[in-house]
Amino acid sequence: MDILEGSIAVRGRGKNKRKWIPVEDDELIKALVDVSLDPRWRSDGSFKNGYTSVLEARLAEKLPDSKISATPHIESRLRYFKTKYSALEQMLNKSGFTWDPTKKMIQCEKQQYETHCKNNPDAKGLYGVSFPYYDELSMVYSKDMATGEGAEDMTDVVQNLEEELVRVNANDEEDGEDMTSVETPRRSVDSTSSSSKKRKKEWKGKKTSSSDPLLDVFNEVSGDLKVATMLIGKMVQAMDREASNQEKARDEDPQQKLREKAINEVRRLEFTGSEVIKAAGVFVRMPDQMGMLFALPEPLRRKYIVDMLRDEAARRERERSK
DNA sequence: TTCTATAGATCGCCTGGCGC
DNA sequence: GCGCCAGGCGATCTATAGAA
Repeated sequence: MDILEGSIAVRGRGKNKRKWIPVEDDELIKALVDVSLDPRWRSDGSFKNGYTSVLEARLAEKLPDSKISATPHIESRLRYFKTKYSALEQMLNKSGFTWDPTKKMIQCEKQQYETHCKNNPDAKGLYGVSFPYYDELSMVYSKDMATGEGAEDMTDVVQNLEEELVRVNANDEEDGEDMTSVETPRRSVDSTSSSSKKRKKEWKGKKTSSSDPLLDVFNEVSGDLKVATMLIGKMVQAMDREASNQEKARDEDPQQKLREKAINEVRRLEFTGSEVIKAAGVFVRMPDQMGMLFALPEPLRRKYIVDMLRDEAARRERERSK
């Protein structure tokens, strides 16, 4: 590489390249998740003007030597991530492709992958390579949870989770082990029910159930971090959406106000995007945690959240081992 | 050494929001 | 309604790394 990191060589197409290093990607994704959860910069599923400048400022703050600018660096990098994320999602939408949440990579037959790549060049380079930002990007770019029309409010989210679980149960029994004989219905690019089909596939073979459907939902969610991140992300998005839709009524809705306050507090304490989402999931499940958070003196709040997330992780682990 | 795939940057057009 | 601005996105170009 003859292009120094963050340095500018010569202007012109293909020139003036900079090499993104992992820590820069990490910070960019963290900032992107944060901004996507901030109703000031994102509402109704789309970003507002100037959000790339916010990302630039955030990166400048975290990595003062990087000299990454909104245009073209961040814009280009986000496009790259979005392309790869879309390609991944497209694959996961097909039968035979699954996501390994531990290795953070696609799992499928190589032959099948190569065939897919012939029609979808964007998917090249994703086989056997970990893509650590899929969870975060699914929160940011999943259209079904972002667009206004097909978007769900908090009640819908929970209700749909229950309904979806019932469908999964039924399909599990029907489908058996046959993952490739018949293609599952394709997810249309902008379908509002799209992610449910993908999740259906990922839920295969993981079922145990109790008599409480809602408890089942959260128990099952805990078994799969990717799905959990997506679904909790939906909740957070729904909360944000409600915040903007009911701006006038917000002052009269203490629960909603408390949720926003709690999430803002977690973000203020500089937790990562995925940690914020996990915390939001806990707040939805156990609203008392929010009250307790604010009851504590400020210096203790960070430790409280850390403990809360650790307990949540332990709870998930227990559920997994049941 | 040549070829090929990939990453990163740029260009140009479209669209939507916003102020006048 | 019009113009401006910024995001989205496809097309394209070039540098580079790795394979043949």
